This record gives sequence, structure tokens and C-alpha cells, in this order.
Amino acid sequence: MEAATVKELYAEKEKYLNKKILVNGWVRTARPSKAFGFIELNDGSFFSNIQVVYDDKLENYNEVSKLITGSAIIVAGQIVESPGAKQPFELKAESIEVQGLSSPDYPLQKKRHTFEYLRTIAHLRPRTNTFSAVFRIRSIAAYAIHKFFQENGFVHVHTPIITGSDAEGAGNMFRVSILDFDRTPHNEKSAVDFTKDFFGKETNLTVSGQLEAETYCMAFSKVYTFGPTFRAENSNTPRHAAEFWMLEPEIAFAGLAENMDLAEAMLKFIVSYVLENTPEEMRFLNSFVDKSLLERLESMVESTFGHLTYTEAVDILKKSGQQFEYPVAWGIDLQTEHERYITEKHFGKPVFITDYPKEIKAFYMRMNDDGRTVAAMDLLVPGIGELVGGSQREERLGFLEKRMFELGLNKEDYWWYLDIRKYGGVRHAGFGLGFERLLMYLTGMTNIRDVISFPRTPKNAEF
RNA sequence: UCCUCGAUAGCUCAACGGUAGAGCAACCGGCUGUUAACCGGUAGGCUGUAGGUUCGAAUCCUACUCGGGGAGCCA
Repeated sequence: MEAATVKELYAEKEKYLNKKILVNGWVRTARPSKAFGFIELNDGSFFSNIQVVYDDKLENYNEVSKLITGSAIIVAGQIVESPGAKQPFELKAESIEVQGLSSPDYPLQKKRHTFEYLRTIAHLRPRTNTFSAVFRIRSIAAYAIHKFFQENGFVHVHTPIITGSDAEGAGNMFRVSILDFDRTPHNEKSAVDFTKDFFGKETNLTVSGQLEAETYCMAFSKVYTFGPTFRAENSNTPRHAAEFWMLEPEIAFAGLAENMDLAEAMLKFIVSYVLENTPEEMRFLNSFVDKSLLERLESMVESTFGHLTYTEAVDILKKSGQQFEYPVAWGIDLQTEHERYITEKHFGKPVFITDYPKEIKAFYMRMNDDGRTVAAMDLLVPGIGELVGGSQREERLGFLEKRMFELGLNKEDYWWYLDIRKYGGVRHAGFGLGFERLLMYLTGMTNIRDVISFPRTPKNAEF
């Protein structure tokens, strides 16, 4: 007998109707009665379940009617039209083989659980509707990212996870070491002697692949890196994790305008691709997680992103008549409340803010002609805040060295980064996108711990 | 890290300082088309941890741990 996935059954109902097939899956719910029963079966291929109908003609009817949620079974039977209103067809079982019994203490029940509870059983939560939807969308969105860049001539660079440069000060880092913590070797200055460590120097988990990606950009013109990133910040918020995935494209012979166009085109592509390829998941999330999700995503694809400079943003905020907790003045970093006002209240759509004061931005951003702002851009989106942060990079060796000196960075530590300015350096730009932030935007989930399979946050590394 | 709220049965929640309860899940039974099925029954607890106040603490106080929300840092 031919096996079919639930996805295939829904995709080609006519082909399978009245045919005999095998379906594997896990019991989502069971509704037994005296001489017959129903099982909602999910095989993971598709968001929806298939309803299995069985009766006491089954050899192992007693065993089947006692099946507990979570059990794994193989059903052989016929696909028939369903008299029930909630499904177009159902599987009339001729035999049900029990592959793996569940247990009475199975933690997932036939009711809604809180996301907080489901986090404590992160190994089981992908079996729930919400997490099934979220993690299939995560997979599809990652694919959409690769598809977009590959089809636009970008080269995917795998930048290192263990890094020897304490790059760009993008937050505290996780040290990578094989030294014995109880007996660390010390040098003559009684500091820890990292020459005795595995790499012969201090190494850490990467906080960004950008600097390495820039070097490949100077060879391939258009590159992107997409992988795990680590920040040892004691951030206890629904938007931060210690381990998260970041996408960082980098384009040569291009400036800030091309950079923003790229970000806008990429985001619209990803959103469209997800809407097109996960309609069942999106419908579910729209009804149970965020009722404005579909409307927001669809209008984002249709919209033209707004553009304004930091200076203009400060003006808008000052003239807004709003009472902000943090008063607005040129030179301050925009606070969450400011960003939300701009993107949600003033524009009501995604908006790029450009040309920030150099003091609040990183050393590698290109100095503007005014000498006080840099060619940076942040993309703010309603509901999430900052989704993308990027800049045109400082390609002029003299400017870059001067800026590093002002910030007390050691030139020798960045010799290879400076080299690419020396040998055919050219204007280039790029941005970073927190993949989980994007997923929160795509799914309506409001906690980053619920869009990454096994979240790593302060005091939490279970699983 | 700061502010704030919370922690009671497997889950979701009740309980005036005076014997700890319900719904769901589990288990047992009933039910011939269910849709988080339905109906009846059984069992299930050192009230997050450690102290304190009190004749008496789930309830009041302190500390800690963990979790939610907000802020900072940031993606």
C-alpha cells in the first residue's frame, strides 16, 4: 500500500479520494466511544491534521480506543469524503499499528497552554498548533532569505563562529577557552596567560560576522552571511536572546541608498514568500495570536517605506506635542518610545531613519561631509521597532584610522580590516537583520523565546 | 542591571489570618458521527525555597530563586 503525507492528501484530494493509503503520525486528540472513535492525526508535513475514523472491526480495537495523546501510529485505510463540516475528507481505518505509546503524564493536553509553560517543555512544544506554525514559518523564511540573495547574485559566506578579534564592541562576548578554571595559568603580570590556551590567544563567540563579510565583499561584490550570533548581555526582555541568528548582507560599489533599497526589496520578498507558502499557518496565527497580522504584512508589501534623516526625526518628535519620558534633543539616541511614535503614529508604516550623530554609532560607519553625522540607517517597523540596522562603511583609510583612534581602538587588532581599505578599497554598505526579530514580525509572536527552538537567555540554557 | 507584578493539584485558576477547592488532563465506567466531543465516578497537595510575626500563615513581613510586563544595552 502506498504511503502519503497529510500535505499530499490536502494538495491532491481528488487523486487520493477512495484510494487505500498508509499515513504515519502522532495522535493530537482521541475521541473514543463504545463501538467507534475518532483520532486527529498529525504527521508534521502539514499544519492541519487528518481525522482518522475507526470502529470495533479493528483487530486491536481495545488498544486503539485507549490511545493517549502523543502516541505514534501507522494507519492503513481509505480516504473518503467526510460527513463532518470541519474537514473535507477523512481516513477510514482498516488497520492501526501502534508504533510508540505515549504515557498518561504526557504534558500536552487538549487545551490551550500558556507560552510560559510550553517553554518549560521546549522539546514537546513543536507538537502544538502555534509552535508548529511558528517553526515551519521559521524554516520557510530562512529559505526565502537564501532564495532572495542567491537569485540576486549574492555569494553566501560562512563567517567564523569563534573569533579572535573582539570586534566592534557590539556587546559583551562569551569566552571560548579550554583553560582549567581552577588553575588558570598566569603570566609575569599575573594576568591570565592566554598563550597557554587552545588558540594561543583570547578567543570568543562571534557577536557579528560583518567585519569578515566585508573582506569577502571586496572579492565577490555582493555577499551575505547568515548564522548564529552570541551576546553575553544581561538583557531580560522579550526581544533579546544570548544566542540568535543574524543576517548580514554587504554590497560593494554601493552606498546608503542602494543599501536601503536592498533591505526594502528583501523584506518584501520574504514577507510575500511566507504569505504565499504558509497560508494555513498564517491564518491560524492571525486568528489565535495576532488578529492584525495579515493586514499588517499585506500592507507592508504594498507600502513604500518612509525615509527621513535623524535630524528630521528629532524635529518631528519635538513638534509632536507628545510627552516623552526621555526628552528629545539632537544628539540623543532615539528611545523605544520615540521610535514607536515615528513608525506607528507618524508614518504608520516601515520607515528608514538615516544620518545619525557619529557619537551614537559604530566606528566603521562612513563620515558624512558635515563631519558630525555618519551614513547609518535604521529601519523601524510598527510593532517591533528596529528591525534592520546598517550603514555605508568608511572606505577611506585615513578617516577610518582617525575614528578608531578617537574611540581608543587598537589599529593592530584590526590590521586585516584596514588592509581591505589599502588594497582596492571601494565604497560599500551593508546591514544586519536579527532573524528572530523578523520572525516575531512575521508571526505576531511577542516573545523571542517563542520563535527560537531552544532559547538561550540569562540563567536559562536547559535542553 | 533597574522598576513592577506574580509563584496554590500534571495544566489553568479560586480560597476574609481559622480544616485547601473547581474546570481540564489522568484513571474507571457509559455513549452509534465526534470536532478542545459529551455524561457519571475515582484518585491527586509540606501552597517556589529559607527565615520571621502570630494561639493559628496559602494569606502578613524579610531575603533568595524562578517567571511575566516595562526600561536600559542591542539585533
